[in-house]
Amino acid sequence: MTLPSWLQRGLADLFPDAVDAPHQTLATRLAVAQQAGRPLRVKLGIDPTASAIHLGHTILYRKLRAFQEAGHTAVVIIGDFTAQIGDPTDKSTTRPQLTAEQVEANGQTYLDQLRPILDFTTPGRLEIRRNSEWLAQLQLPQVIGLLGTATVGQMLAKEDFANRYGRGAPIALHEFLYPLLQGYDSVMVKADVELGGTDQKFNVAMGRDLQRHFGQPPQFGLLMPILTGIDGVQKMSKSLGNTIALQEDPITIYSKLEKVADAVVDDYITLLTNLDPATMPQDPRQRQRAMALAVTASLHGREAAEQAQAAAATLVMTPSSSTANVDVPEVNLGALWNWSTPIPAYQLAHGVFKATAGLKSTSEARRRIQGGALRLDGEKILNPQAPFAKEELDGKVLQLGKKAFYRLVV
RNA sequence: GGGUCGGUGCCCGAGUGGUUAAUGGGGGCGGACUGUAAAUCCGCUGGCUCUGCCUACGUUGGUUCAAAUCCAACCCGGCCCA
Repeated sequence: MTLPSWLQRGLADLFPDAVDAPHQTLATRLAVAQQAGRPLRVKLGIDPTASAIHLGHTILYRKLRAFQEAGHTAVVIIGDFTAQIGDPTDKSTTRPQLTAEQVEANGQTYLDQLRPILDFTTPGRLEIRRNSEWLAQLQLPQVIGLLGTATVGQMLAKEDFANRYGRGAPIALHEFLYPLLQGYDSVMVKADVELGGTDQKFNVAMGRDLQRHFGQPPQFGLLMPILTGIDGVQKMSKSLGNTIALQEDPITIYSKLEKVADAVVDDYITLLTNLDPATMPQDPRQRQRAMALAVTASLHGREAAEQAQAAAATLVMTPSSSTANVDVPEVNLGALWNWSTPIPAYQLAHGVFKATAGLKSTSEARRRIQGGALRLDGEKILNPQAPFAKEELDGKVLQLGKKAFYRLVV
């Protein structure tokens, strides 16, 4: 028995997958479920400590969607309970304790962003649960029971723990509880399959152990690769600043994708689109553009993606030509200042780009301008103090570096 | 709890009383170049109402004209012992 191609696409790992025990394979479980007319329950946990989803996360949601399309039930678990405990591991970067309200808000924002990816409407295809439902009820004897199912040796076999232990970094005791609680989630939702990144192997395996412990058929672990960030080197992660977030506008998304390192273009095609790599252009530049277009389209639709591609080409390739009919996001200057006096260039750049392009301070704005990063309708502005009145800015495109553009509107 | 070593900017890591906003490397960002890539070269990399002012070397207080550097207490971590 073989697995359908939609399921195999991009897979990093699937376990158990014993060739000598065919009755224990996912293909068998799929077949049995189909015969019984029962959809599989496919679990995916999300951590609501932050609210922005980036492309790396979407790999898992896309796979989850594929299961939905095949008629199975997606069980999305919002880890609201675990998020509130917080992770005190890295004391230097004291992570603020999240309140129940913040966690709930994050979870909600998360779900909103998932709307274009998951099927929220077909009955029986999506189940959203919060793990506080059952974790908040646990009594100490039950917790001790959970702890009793694993050993310190097992925990120290986990790569992350092993590394930290090995180099003398602190490991808080309750961190050992996280894999157990995540595994317990699998028990509570009776998962047939758990999706996760390859870094989740240990936790997913723990779920199998616990399900067996509680007399359930153990889930299958289906692991997807961790997406490499746009730098082409490290994993995509907000803290590394190499992400593309779903909330970004189409031009920004397209521009970033178009600049992604060559080494990862094929990974992006496999993991973020449904295209057949064999049919894509062979020329590296064309292949990259085709990938960027397809991924942007998957998030914002074909039309918006094509507009973004055209806009990016005009803005970057012919920076001083007319920008009049290029479609870029607008920013309303009237909302930022009252314009009783002209605004110096550094204030202008800071005000326009602080939210989106990471211009964190006016000092940084000054530096970037002095470094030649700021253009107005293609003209470099090098003097941070250069004053601008709103009349002379109306309708022009302000550009910072090669990835951030706004049309100024009064 | 005892002993011991340690806590510096995004990260690593110099610096043991005075040109120290703090050497160097990594990472990041920008410019040139290019395929909007890579490689290479150059610049930037605490904040502000910026020829100046403010805040910074675990925390608080102290010594001193002057402290990341000396003293005290406290907080946090590694290792050894319990």
